[in-house]
Amino acid sequence: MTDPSTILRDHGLSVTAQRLAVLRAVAACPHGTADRIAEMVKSEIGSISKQAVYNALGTLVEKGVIRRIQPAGSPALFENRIGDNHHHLICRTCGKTVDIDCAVGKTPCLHASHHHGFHIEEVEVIYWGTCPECRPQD
Amino acid sequence: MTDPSTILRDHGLSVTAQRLAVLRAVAACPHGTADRIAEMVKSEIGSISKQAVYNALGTLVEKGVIRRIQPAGSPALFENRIGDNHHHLICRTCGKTVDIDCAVGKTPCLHASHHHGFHIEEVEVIYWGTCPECRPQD
DNA sequence: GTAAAAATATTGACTTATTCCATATTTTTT
DNA sequence: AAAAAATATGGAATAAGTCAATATTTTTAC
Repeated sequence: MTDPSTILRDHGLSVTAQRLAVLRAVAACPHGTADRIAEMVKSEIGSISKQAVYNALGTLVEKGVIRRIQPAGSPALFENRIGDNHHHLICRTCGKTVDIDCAVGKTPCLHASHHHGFHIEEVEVIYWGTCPECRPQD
Repeated sequence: MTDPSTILRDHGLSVTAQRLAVLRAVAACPHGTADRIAEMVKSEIGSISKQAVYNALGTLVEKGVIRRIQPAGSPALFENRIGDNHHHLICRTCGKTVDIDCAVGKTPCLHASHHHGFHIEEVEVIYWGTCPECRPQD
C-alpha cells in the first residue's frame, strides 16, 4: 500500500490537496459517484469545486490509478481495485454494486468468437439482478 | 418475419404510425441512437416528436420487442435482434458497434462465482477495442 | 359507423451528469 | 524566490433524456 503522494508522483502528476482527498475518498467509498466523492472530499478538506473532482477522477482513470465504470442508467462509478479483471453485479432496484471475480479464470476471461478484425482491449461484464434486500420475501 | 402491426397488437400496444415507423427504423438501422432513429422516422413519415420517439423506444424495450444497450460514453443504442443472447464489440475510437455471438455457449453464458445473494437476471458483456479502420497501420 | 373511453402524440420546460472556458491559485522547476 | 507549468475555481454550456399539460389518435362499446 503505497503512500498516495508517491502514487501521484509516480504517475507524473502534481500533488495537490484535492487529488489526495479524491484518491482517499475513492478508496474509502468503492463504487461511489462523482457526487458522492465530492461530498466526502468536502467533509474532509472543507471544499472542492465540482470541476476539480471531475478533473481528478478523470486524470486518475487516465493514468490507471482508479477505474471508472458506467452502468446503464447510472452516473459513473469509481473504484480503486484495479488490475484484477473483476466484474460487477448491480441491483436493478437499488443500484447496489458489488465486485465479482472473473467467472472463467484469470485475466482476459473471454474471447470473442468472431472479432471482425477488431483489436480487443478489454471485456466489460455487468451482471444485472436483484439484491437480497430488494427481493420480495418468498 | 411477422408484420409490424401484428407485433404491436400481440404485445398489447396500439398501432400508431409513429410506432410502426420507429420499429422499421430500428430494424433498418441496428445500433442506432434515439436521435438517429428520430431522423430516419422523420425522413420516412415527415415528422415525429422527440418524446414520441423516446416513448416508442421505451415501450418497445419494455415489451421485449427491441433491445436497448447503453455503452459507456455513448447515448443508448437500439436493435431488433433479440432473444439470442448475443453481445457487442465496440470501437473505442469511432464507436462502431458489431454483434458478437456468445463466447461460451448458448443462453446464460456466464455464471457469477459468488452471487452475494443476488438473483441474477441478465449478463451484459461488452468487448471494447479498435476497429480495423481506426487501427494505425502497422 | 359513431360516440365515449383509453391510449398515445405534441410541445416545451426541466433535470442530471458532465464538459468547456477564462481567470485565479497552487505546485514544480530553476 | 521567481518563473514556468500545472491545477483549481466559478459559471456558462451541452447532451441525453424525463416530466407534465394539452391535443390528437386509436380502440372499445354500442
